[in-house]
Amino acid sequence: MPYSSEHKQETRAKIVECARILFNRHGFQDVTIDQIMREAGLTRGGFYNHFKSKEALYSAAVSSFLIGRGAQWRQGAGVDPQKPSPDMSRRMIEGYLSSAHLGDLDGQCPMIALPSDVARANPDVQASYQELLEAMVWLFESGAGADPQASNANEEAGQLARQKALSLAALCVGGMVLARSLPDSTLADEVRRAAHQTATEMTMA
Amino acid sequence: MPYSSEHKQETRAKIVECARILFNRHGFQDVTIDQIMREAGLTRGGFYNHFKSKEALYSAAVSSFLIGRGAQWRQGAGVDPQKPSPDMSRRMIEGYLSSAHLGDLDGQCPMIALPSDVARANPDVQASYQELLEAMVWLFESGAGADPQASNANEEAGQLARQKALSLAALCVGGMVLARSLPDSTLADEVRRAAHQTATEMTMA
DNA sequence: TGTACATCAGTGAACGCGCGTTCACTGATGTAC
DNA sequence: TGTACATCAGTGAACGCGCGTTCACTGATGTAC
Repeated sequence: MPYSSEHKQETRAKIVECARILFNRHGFQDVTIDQIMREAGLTRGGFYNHFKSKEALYSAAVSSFLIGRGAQWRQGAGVDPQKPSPDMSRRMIEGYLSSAHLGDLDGQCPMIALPSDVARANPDVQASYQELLEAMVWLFESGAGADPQASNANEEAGQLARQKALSLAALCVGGMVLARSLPDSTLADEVRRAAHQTATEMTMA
Repeated sequence: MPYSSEHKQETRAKIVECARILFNRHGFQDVTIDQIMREAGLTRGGFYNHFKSKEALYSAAVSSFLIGRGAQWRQGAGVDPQKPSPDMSRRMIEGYLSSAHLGDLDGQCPMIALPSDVARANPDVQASYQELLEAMVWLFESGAGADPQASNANEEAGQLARQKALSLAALCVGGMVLARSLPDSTLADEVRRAAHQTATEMTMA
C-alpha cells in the first residue's frame, strides 16, 4: 500500500472542507469541480478517486458541517450538547441569529445557505440536510428540559416542547434565509433582529 | 404597427407565467430558455424580443406572483388586503402553512421555492423577492390592527406589531422552506404543523 | 375596396463556451526479498 | 541494508453535451393609397 493509510482520508477531508466553503458561498451549481480541487491544492482529474460524482461530494459537504465547522461554532457560542440546560437554547439562538452569522458566508450553517438547492437535490443530500435540522431540534428540545427520548413521561408537555423546538428551528432558519435574500440590508437586519427577539421570548415562556 | 398593440404584451405575459411555474418547480438554473418558450408555445429564438437576458425574466417571474397567482391565492384563502382585520392574519397563516401549499410545487410562493437561488441572483431579482416579503409583512402588520404608515400614534405598540409581523413571516417562510428540504415527509409535515400552530398562537396573544 | 408596402414578432440554425466526466499516464511511497 | 517491484493517488488532456445568446430570415398583420 503506497502512501500512508491516512493520506487519502486527509486529502478527502480537505476536498470536503473546501467544497463546504465554496458551496456555502456560491451554491452548488455555481461551483465547479475544478475550483474545488484547485482550492484543495489538487487537480481536476483526481476528483473521481474520492467521489462518485459531484452530488456525492455535495452530500458529504453538508454532512461535514455537523461535526466540523458547526461543532467549532457551538463551542464558540458556549453551546454544549453534553450539558443540556435552558441557557443552551438561548445561546444557540443568540449565535444563530447573530449579525456575525449573517455576515459569515463561508462558515454559515448550510441550512441557511442551501435550502432551495437541497430541495431539488438527490435524497442523499436531503438526508444530510435533515441531519442538521434534527440536531438543531434535538438541541432546542433538550434545552427546554424535555428528554426527546422519553415519550413515556409527561406526554403532553413533551408534545409542547417539541412543537416549540420545531418552531424555533423554523424561526431561526427562516429569519436568516429571508435576511440573506433581501437587497435592503437595513430590512434584512430588521428581520434578523425580530426573529432573534421573538425566539428568545419563546424560550422564556 | 403590425400585430395588435396588445399582442406582444400578451405573449410576454404568457412567457412570464410559464417561467414562474417552471422556476418554482425546478429552480432557476435547471430551467432552460428553450423549455420556457416551448411551454409558452413559442421557439427559443424569440425570447430576446421580450427580455434582455434570462435573469431579467427571473426577476419578472418572481414579481409576477404578487398580482398574479398570489392574488388568486389570497382570494381563495379569504385574505382581503382591502379590509384589514385580525382574522386576515390568521387566514394568511392558515393558507400559507397548509398542507395544500406544501404540495403545490407550481403555485407555491416563490419565497419558499427560490430563497437560495435569489440570495445569489442579481439585485433586480432580490428586489422582486423583497417586494413579496414586504407585502406579507404589511399584511401581518395591518392584521394586527397596527397601521404600518402611522408611526406617529403609539410608537411602542407599533414596534411590537412590526416585530411580530416580521417574525410571523420568518416562521411561515422558514417552516415551509425546511419542510421542502426534508426527505422524511412525516418530519416535514411535523415542521409545517408546528410552525402553523405557533404562528396561529402568536396572532392570539 | 383592394392592393402594395413596411414593420416587427417569431423562427430555427449556428456559435461559443464551460463544465462534468473519462482515461492513459506519471511518479511517490510502502513492501518483499 | 539496499534494490526491484507493485500499487494507486494524482495529473492533465480530451470528450461530449447542453445551454445562453446571436443572427439572417420569414411571414403575419396593420397602414397608406
